Amino acid sequence: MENYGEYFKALREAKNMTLRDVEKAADVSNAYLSQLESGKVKQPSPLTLYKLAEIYGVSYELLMEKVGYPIPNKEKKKEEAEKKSIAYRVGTISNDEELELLNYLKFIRNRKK
Amino acid sequence: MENYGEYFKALREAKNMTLRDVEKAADVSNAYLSQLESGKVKQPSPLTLYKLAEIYGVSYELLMEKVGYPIPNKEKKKEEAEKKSIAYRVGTISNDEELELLNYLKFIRNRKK
DNA sequence: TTATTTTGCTTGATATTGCAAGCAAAAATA
DNA sequence: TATTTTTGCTTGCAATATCAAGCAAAATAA
Repeated sequence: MENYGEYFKALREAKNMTLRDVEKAADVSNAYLSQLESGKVKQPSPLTLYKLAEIYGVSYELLMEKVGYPIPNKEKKKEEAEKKSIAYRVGTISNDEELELLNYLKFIRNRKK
Repeated sequence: MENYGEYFKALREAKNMTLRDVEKAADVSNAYLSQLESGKVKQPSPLTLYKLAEIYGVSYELLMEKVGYPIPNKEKKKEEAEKKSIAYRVGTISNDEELELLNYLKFIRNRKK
């Protein structure tokens, strides 16, 4: 995102907080927050983003993405999503159910020969 | 991790790469890499960590953790790991197998009543 | 062995993070 | 209305990230 300063400002105003409110909550100076919101900051540290994410109720990863940091597993997330798809479609599975499924899978895998 | 410099050095040596090899591959100066490995760097940028992770074949998140950055979803990751556990234990599943498993699950879930 | 290249490292230099202190306009209080 | 407080902002300042240039030891080639 090019001008993410406005975005941070919007987040803060959505929470009806002043720069000094956030300063206290996040332990980040109002001076720096002001600079951040007016686009004078390039790459705020992950820790700063983490604290702001908590306060503003958005995900840490989202803020990482906004400021242009690489975010973990952007690729792998999809592979994992595929692998997980069975589990997700199936919902929560009890231990007993899992055991039966594994046995059944073994069965169908041996069935052919 | 306190002294993660040695860790980066070990990663590089494990790949039998010189500082200048990594410099070329990651587009990070050998000067900086040397400082990183001798503990003179506190918080290398996420982008730098990302590039090194790729080259050294470790996860971006691991390196983030090593240098002390907060890492995303430290909680959720475990829930996900649990949900994924079935899929992982089962290995890759073909579409046919999945269909059969889902049907079988429906069967065992209706069996009781 | 001598010359060349490679390698790790140090040393300024520049850019950026994040802060403390302070300032002026706006808001709240007296 | 006059005074106090709040709020957003600017401005140095110290610390850090990162680099280009260069240097000396080690490795390689001649």
